[in-house]
Amino acid sequence: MDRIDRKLLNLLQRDASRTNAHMAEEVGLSPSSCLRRIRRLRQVGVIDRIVAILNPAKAGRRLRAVVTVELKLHGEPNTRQFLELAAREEAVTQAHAVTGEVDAILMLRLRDMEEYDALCHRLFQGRTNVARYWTMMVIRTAKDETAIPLE
Amino acid sequence: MDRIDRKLLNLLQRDASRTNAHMAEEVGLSPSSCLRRIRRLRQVGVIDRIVAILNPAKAGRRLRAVVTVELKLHGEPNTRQFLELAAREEAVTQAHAVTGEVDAILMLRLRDMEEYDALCHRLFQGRTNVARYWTMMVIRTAKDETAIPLE
DNA sequence: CTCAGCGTGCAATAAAATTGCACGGATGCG
DNA sequence: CGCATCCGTGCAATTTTATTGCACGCTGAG
Repeated sequence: MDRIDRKLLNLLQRDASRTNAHMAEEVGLSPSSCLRRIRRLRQVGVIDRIVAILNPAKAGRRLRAVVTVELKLHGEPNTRQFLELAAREEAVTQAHAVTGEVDAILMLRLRDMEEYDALCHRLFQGRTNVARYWTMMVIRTAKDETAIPLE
Repeated sequence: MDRIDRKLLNLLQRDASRTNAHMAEEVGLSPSSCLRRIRRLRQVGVIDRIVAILNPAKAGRRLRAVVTVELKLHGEPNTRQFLELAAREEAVTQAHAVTGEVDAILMLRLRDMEEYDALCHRLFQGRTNVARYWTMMVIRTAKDETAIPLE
């Protein structure tokens, strides 16, 4: 992992749709060397995958929310069980166990409030292990990066 | 946006590195038609961009955290100013203004606690507009999707 | 029923990725 | 200090893939 690798990864994290020849030029390498480096980065797993990022509004998911969750029964097996339940929900894009005043945190992508309501019923009400939960609806997003900063 | 478009988008959201011919086969279309559909989806902006997703551990960012922030001065211009400050930080991957008990929420990708410490000093201490903040370190991630579910 | 419009498949063409090969700098060893 | 080895590189040939022009068929409107 030298300077050229990091440069390549930064390019790929912003736009992986460019041609190999184009990226080779950006980093000052021949197309073949560039290709071999990228292949190696995928091989060793630094690059996990290449994906398309959709426009949420145009994909019909305008609403975004963060929910912190306090469980009734804490501890490993209970937390795990809740997270697995949450992870099965389409609208849940991220599910984490966390330190702090709550046990878990969920990131949601919602079509509308109706979907939010239905999700709350399934995950937080009824016979679930949830003691309390706090919802923060996203008003405005100033930054939203999939890229991981490199040294 | 018909059933084939959604199928294509779902494929692309998981793996955009496949060849066009391969995806055409998956959705039951000829390569040319498939290509024209994908091009159209990019054209109209449903597909925002194609990016590489790195393995955080192998990229040297093992630590992940969520920070909720309460500001001293609330209201639009103050919130905006804080978010812009936060957005300039490399380690901040997401910065949102939210409803609820706090004003903003940040998602962090950290190398180590030293970086966390330094970030807190810059964003939360000194002459900033932050009244209080709560950090939730991610212990375990059960789900982490970039994909947006389609109808 | 007829016609226009749109999306499709096929085949040809253009572009891009991939590979084999030889060179050159860096490293380790005598 | 010189020599051999190894790794990454660039070039050119080859293979694979994307792209385009064109004609067909389905669908809906008149």
